Amino acid sequence: MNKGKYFITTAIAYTSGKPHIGNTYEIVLADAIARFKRLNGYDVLFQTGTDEHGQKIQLKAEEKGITPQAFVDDIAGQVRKIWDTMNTSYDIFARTSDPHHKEVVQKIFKKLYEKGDIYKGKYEGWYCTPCESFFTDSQLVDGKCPDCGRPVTRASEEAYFFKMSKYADRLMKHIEENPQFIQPEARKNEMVNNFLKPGLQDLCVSRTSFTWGVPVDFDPKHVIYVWIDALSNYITFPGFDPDGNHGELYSKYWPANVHLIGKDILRFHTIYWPIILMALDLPLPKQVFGHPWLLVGDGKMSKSKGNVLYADDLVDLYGLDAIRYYLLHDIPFAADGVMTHELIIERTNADLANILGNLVNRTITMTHKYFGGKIGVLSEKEAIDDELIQLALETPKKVEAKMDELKVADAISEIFTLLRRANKYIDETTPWVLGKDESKKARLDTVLYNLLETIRIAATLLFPFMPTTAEKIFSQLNLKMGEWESLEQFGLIPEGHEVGTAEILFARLDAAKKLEEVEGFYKARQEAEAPKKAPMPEVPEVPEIVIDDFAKVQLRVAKVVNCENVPKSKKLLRFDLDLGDHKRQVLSGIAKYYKPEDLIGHNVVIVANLKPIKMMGLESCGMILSAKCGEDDLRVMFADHAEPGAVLA
RNA sequence: CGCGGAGUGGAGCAGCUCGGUAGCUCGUCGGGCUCAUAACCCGAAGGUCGUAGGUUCAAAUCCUGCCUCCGCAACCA
Repeated sequence: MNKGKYFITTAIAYTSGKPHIGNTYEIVLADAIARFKRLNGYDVLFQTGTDEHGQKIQLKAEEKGITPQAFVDDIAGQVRKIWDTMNTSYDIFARTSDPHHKEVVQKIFKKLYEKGDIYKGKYEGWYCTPCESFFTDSQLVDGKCPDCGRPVTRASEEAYFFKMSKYADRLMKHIEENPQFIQPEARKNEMVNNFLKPGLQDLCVSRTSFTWGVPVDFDPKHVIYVWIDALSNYITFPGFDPDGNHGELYSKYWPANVHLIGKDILRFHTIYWPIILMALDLPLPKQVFGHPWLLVGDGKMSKSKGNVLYADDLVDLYGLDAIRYYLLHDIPFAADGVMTHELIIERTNADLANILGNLVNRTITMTHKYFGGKIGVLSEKEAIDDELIQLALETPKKVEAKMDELKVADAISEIFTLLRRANKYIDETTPWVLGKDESKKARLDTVLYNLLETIRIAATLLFPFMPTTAEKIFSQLNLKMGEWESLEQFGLIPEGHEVGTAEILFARLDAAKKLEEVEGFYKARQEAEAPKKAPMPEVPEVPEIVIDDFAKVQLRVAKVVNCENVPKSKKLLRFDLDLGDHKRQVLSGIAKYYKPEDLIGHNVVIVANLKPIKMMGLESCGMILSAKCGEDDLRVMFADHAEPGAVLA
């Protein structure tokens, strides 16, 4: 059965580093939806990829001393590897550094320019010459450069702008007439009230401050900024062509049914992107779904040092489908979810081992025990069977309804409700009692048959969420998984069918032991990485100086009279220092390495004649010297044997 | 007042849009059963729904103030 086409995309991952579990959540969510739609009879196109341009990447590549392309090749490879580890079934992996993508983006840009929707203008702001950076009023610190503290000048720079306001009314109308366009609903008002109603400003769509991007072909000094470059991936990769010679996939699948994105980039997908599409005279995506975030590590759980959770590590620790299950089932529809090792263990045990695994195991085992593995047919039906059969037949519809709303967690819950019902059915029918009575054989046969059929239906429904597990169950049933239609019938297993061998699907975890293992895992990880970091970070060569240069820096000893954390800051400590002849306040970003009480009473060395600067609203007059002893190791230079106020020379 | 989210039995959540017996999973306790991965099934205890007010016949649900926690941003001299 073909219900038509279904095009789903994820946001493309920014290639500035290895994606953590939060980034990975999105692709798994999209995969579950894509797989479900395929099962449900749709012709699915599933696209994901990486956003590879920008200043940040250019800088990171420079730091590593490699080309930006080499840098993004590496990260994109890592992203793809994790997507594959998670067993995600994407059809297109879109990389924005792809030459064809760039070419089309250039064409799009040019087309919009020729149409007059993009115009060349001036970007005005405060410019700091040494830093070569523009700042807005709000970014300035005391009217000075937030980076170096030097005065800034009013300056302007050429840039291209997109006339957003031209399409604002049309977009507003579209949003109002299509309530499903922005999901979940609560986000819609956020967008309308915060951005559309106050009036859209023209969007700056080019940059001249970096070069790693798609150049404007008719004005190569400019690079096309992320909006048009990255967002366009949704159409360039399927084969959109501004000249009208669209590729087959584009013609068939656009507009997308769903853009699945993090709620943080909703604005770009519900305002900028639709407007770009309007300017191109293209149909808009049917829905933009801003999923919640996955929060990791409230101190409780990741006391095991490693705060950042990576999907591949978690898969190593718990197995692929346990992690997929957790991500898909335990993250609420509209609110942010939490992931902890304790919770993963709990879910794995309670749902996967107990409810699902044990049901399959006991059913298959009984089939072997009582019938040598060969099952008959429904020969002796009883009223009690109906409830189970009815639920088994209703569940696919319930799952489908939930999935249509993208309520993946609820869809999974429906399947587990069926599995629970099956466990209860075993208790109600007591097969082990029937097994003792030769005259009850036919009834026992029916009971087991009903169970196997229920498992068949449940396993088919589980496939989109836990593909590997579903396959394992089918292998134990010794059946081939059917299509959606196979869920509409109860009684498909043929008479005399022989089931496969029972195997444990999910072993029960001993929570205490597992947590110990987890801790060990991260410890080993740390130790393995330690030697790599052991050699000090390379010391950059600096030009020789004369003593007069050194004399410009006044170093003095200061006593820490008081020290406290700066509220709301993770890194800053605030110091009251006594220099003998006066007192002063200094801020230092060493909260990660020292607690205030470790420092109070000690003498430290400071750069005394450093120009004061404000941080977090507090003034800092000077800089405390410390030695960087490695990536994550920093030690303050104590001078406890010297007098406060003494000058170093 | 930088932006945003959340406070519901021991834990994790649902319910709040459209006010009217507070629901689910886990855990705990008691019972049942033994096919199965100490699993499965039944039952029970446990909640002034953060707090102070307001609207109302009636508020977890609407309004206002406050408190607490969290994410983003910023900060790293």
